[in-house]
Amino acid sequence: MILSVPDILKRNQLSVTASRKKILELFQANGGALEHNDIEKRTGEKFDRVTIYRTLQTFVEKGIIHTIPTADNSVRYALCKDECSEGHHHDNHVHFVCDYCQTTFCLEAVSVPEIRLPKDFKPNLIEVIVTGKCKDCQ
Amino acid sequence: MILSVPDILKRNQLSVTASRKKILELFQANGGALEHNDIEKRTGEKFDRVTIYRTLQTFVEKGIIHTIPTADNSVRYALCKDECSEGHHHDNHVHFVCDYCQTTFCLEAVSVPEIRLPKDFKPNLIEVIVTGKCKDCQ
DNA sequence: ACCCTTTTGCAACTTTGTTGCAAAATTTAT
DNA sequence: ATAAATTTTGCAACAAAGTTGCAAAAGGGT
Repeated sequence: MILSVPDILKRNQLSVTASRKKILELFQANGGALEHNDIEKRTGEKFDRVTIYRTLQTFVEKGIIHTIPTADNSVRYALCKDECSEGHHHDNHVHFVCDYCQTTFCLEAVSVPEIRLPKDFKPNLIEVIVTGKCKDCQ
Repeated sequence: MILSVPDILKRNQLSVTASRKKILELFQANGGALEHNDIEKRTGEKFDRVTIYRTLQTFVEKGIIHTIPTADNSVRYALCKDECSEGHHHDNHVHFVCDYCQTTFCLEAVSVPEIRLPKDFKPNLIEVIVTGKCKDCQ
């Protein structure tokens, strides 16, 4: 079952506004990960920088998107799967960042392996980031 | 065989200066990861911000330290093991970030598992970041 | 249509990171 | 040990990224 953009917003008790619709559509259309700057450009600078920051924050809090760790200092976001809910993210797939085109892919098909930690470290979330050459840059 | 701080610098064709010595000693004393801000504070604001940025860059280029990916936007650095050399990092251990005290640990004993990617993705570097509760925050 | 609540945009500010250049420190050669 | 050559530092100025308070505008419920 696929939800429309306004439905996703309503389901999360968020008012349906032009900026939220547009940003959410961007994520759906893109598939991969986006950073603040991408969003600013792809919305045609129609929305204030601050609005975009606040929208992204809100989406993260509601479990609609999640941040992706990167080796450079950029902050990337991607859509969560349905299991994510307010205050709780469960994205146990691998992220791939292309060294050539910088695109970030959420490899949903590749799941994060078991990691055996020293016994006094209690894991909460495990993130795997693979960098290399993506399918489009061969 | 353990090298002294000046020896590490000389071995990498770097002049031995007060800031480089101090920053390298900080990493050795700390064991874990540090961010720019930590270093600025722990050196007693004795060195210019710019000098610290440039020193960190230089150390990364020389393979003395490496950056650690994080989900928030912070940039963390940690000492490389001996195998790292100029322009080439080989840190295939797992990084652990404590949700409570924010400390980053390089878990040298835990190595990064094999990851099977879709066949049109060619991996270069694999990073694993585990967040949770560390040994000191039980 | 109205009222109440939420969201937006602006302005101002903080933090983080970068660049050019002259002064100071380090290294090399004498 | 000293002087010349090279590297590194600190300053100033700037650029980019992110935050906060507040009034105006838009959204939701009646």
